[in-house]
Order: sequence, then C-alpha cells, then structure tokens
Amino acid sequence: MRKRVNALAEQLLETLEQQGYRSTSPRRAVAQVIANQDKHFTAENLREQLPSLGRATIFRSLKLFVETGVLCRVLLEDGDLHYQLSHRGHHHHLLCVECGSSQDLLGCDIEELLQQTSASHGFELSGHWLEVYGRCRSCSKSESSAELAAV
Amino acid sequence: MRKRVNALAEQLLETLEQQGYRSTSPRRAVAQVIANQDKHFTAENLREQLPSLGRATIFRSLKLFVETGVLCRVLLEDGDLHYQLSHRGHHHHLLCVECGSSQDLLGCDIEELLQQTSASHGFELSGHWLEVYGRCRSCSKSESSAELAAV
DNA sequence: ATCATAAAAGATACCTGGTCTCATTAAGAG
DNA sequence: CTCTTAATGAGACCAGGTATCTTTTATGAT
Ligand SMILES: [Mn+2]
Ligand SMILES: [Mn+2]
Ligand SMILES: [Zn+2]
Ligand SMILES: [Zn+2]
Repeated sequence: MRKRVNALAEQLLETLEQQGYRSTSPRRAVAQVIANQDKHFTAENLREQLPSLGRATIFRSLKLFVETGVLCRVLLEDGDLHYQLSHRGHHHHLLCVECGSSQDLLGCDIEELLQQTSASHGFELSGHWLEVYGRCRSCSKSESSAELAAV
Repeated sequence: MRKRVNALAEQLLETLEQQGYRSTSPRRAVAQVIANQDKHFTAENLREQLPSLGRATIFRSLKLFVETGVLCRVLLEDGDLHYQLSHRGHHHHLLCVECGSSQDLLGCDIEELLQQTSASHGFELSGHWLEVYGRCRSCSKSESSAELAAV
C-alpha cells in the first residue's frame, strides 16, 4: 500500500510538471502527504504534518493543486472549507454529517434540470456549486442498530 | 417608498420579537439598513452604513437575522460570503456573475433528484447547498448587443 | 412609575485562514 | 556548469468572525 501511495504522489507531481510547474522538494512533500490522506483535510492539518514548510508555501501549494485539478475544495455544512483529492472534472460530494466521510458524486445529472430552471428565469447558466449532506451507509446502519438497542 | 421600507424593517423586528429576542436600538438600525438594501451585501457594507455600532454587534445581529430566517447567506463564485433578505424556507439563488444581482429560485425541484442519487449511493440525504452562477436576462441581452456592435 | 434581572451592547483581545513583500535559494534549460 | 526565473520562507498584514468582560438597556413584575 505504501508503494501505491508513492505512485499516486508521483502522479500528482507529474500533473504539475505537465502544466509547467517545477517539482520542488516542498511540493514533493505536500504531494506525499495528500496522497496519504484518506479524508478531506484543512490547510492546518497539512501544516501539522509538514511543520518544516513555510506557512505561505502550504497555502501556495494548496492553491496550485486546486488549480491544476489535483485537489478540490469541499464545503462542510458548518461553513468550513476542506480539501480533498479530486476526481478530475466536474463532480459533487456526498458528505456524511456523522462521521465526516465524503463520497464523490460523479455524474452531474442536475445540470440539465438546472439549465431548464435557469432558462425559465431568463438566466444563462454558466456554473453551479453543490454539496450534499446526510448520513453515509455505515452511519445510518449503526444508527438503526443503536435505536434497536435503546428499545 | 420610504414608508414601505419602514414597514419591512418593522416586519423584520417583529420576527425577532416573536422568537423571544428584544427589540433594541442597534437591531432597529440594522433592520432599517437591511430593509433598504437591494442587493446582497457583506458585514463590512453594513458596518460602513452603521459606523456607530460596535463591530461585534454587527456580526451578532447578522447571525441572529440569519438564524431567525430574515437573512440568508449567499456564496459568491469567488468564495465571498454575502447576506441577503431571505424568502423564508428552503430556496436557492441565481447569481449573475456580470452585474452581481441575484434572483431567488423558490421551488427546489432538485430535492427528489438528489434523493434518488443519494439513495443509490446508500446515502441518507439530510440537506444540500446549491448556488447557481450565470448571466441574468439583462446582462445577457446587453452582451449580445455588444457583440453585434463589435461586428 | 420603579425596580430587578437577564439580555444585549461595546471595547477590545484573540483566532483562523489566507495574501503580500521581499530577500534568499534552488530548479532546470541551455 | 551557468544563468535565469520560479519558488521558498520569514514575517507583516488583512478579512471576517468569536470570546471575554464590563456597562447599559429592554422588559416583566411589582
Ligand atoms: Mn471532489
Ligand atoms: Mn436566499
Ligand atoms: Zn458516515
Ligand atoms: Zn446580471
């Protein structure tokens, strides 16, 4: 599994290089860490794991990885902004309000619905932002077991 | 028109009172100002218009008006958070990226679509956040005229 | 009308997440 | 290997918002 992670980290760097950015050692370190992350994380989380990097560098590389499509931003229900490895291209997230896990919603089937609704308001659609909140499978499962136990 | 605004402002305050909050003079001032606003605005805008109020009071009353359903938050495409008089109940916004105007989208017809999609991922939907970006009727009109003119 | 009490205000310190500046370092193309 | 330019790190700064504490004020009970 370690090997896989390194492979992923290298892939992320390649994406940068392909877009003309240098592969510096801070960026390699950041790529390592985000490849290891299995949940969405904050800039602060990243900083804790890379205390030797300058703070500005952390923010700069986050921004860069977002711009190059490696990371995406995730808006939590409480308004907090997190980052997460991105499936390239437009997609949305199912965010579990219980355990904080997130699942990607790949096909964006609301686009055409939105298109219609917008048009009917004389509005020329150019984009949208959607986050979906709820309970993931395992959390709703354990909640129902808890309910049973409580009876 | 001034009379109407006052009527609106009073309505906003009544909403607070009905929910057990006191009608204080800072809150009356804030209600006046937000009733006068015809676009979404920031905490800072509010502060400029009410320089005599304490900064914390501005933020506290914004929060309160949001909680009581008088204001809603609007997430701009660049990530900025604005406030705006709210239609009560769940709704979304059509935000013009050109002129910054916003239009409410009242019927939330994506709910059932989302419900299905979530269910198919084993996800128990509890809420969502959606903002729609594009060009409003008058902006797309003037853009097409500009195009014609440029030929 | 007065009073007691709890809520709210205001000043101000603090916090989080992020940008700017500027001097220094290091990729990487030639 | 050298040169150029991008990138880094330190640190000041900024925006938006919260916490703490003391003083003020709205409101319900007398
Ligand atoms: Mn994503
Ligand atoms: Mn709204
Ligand atoms: Zn969960
Ligand atoms: Zn417009």
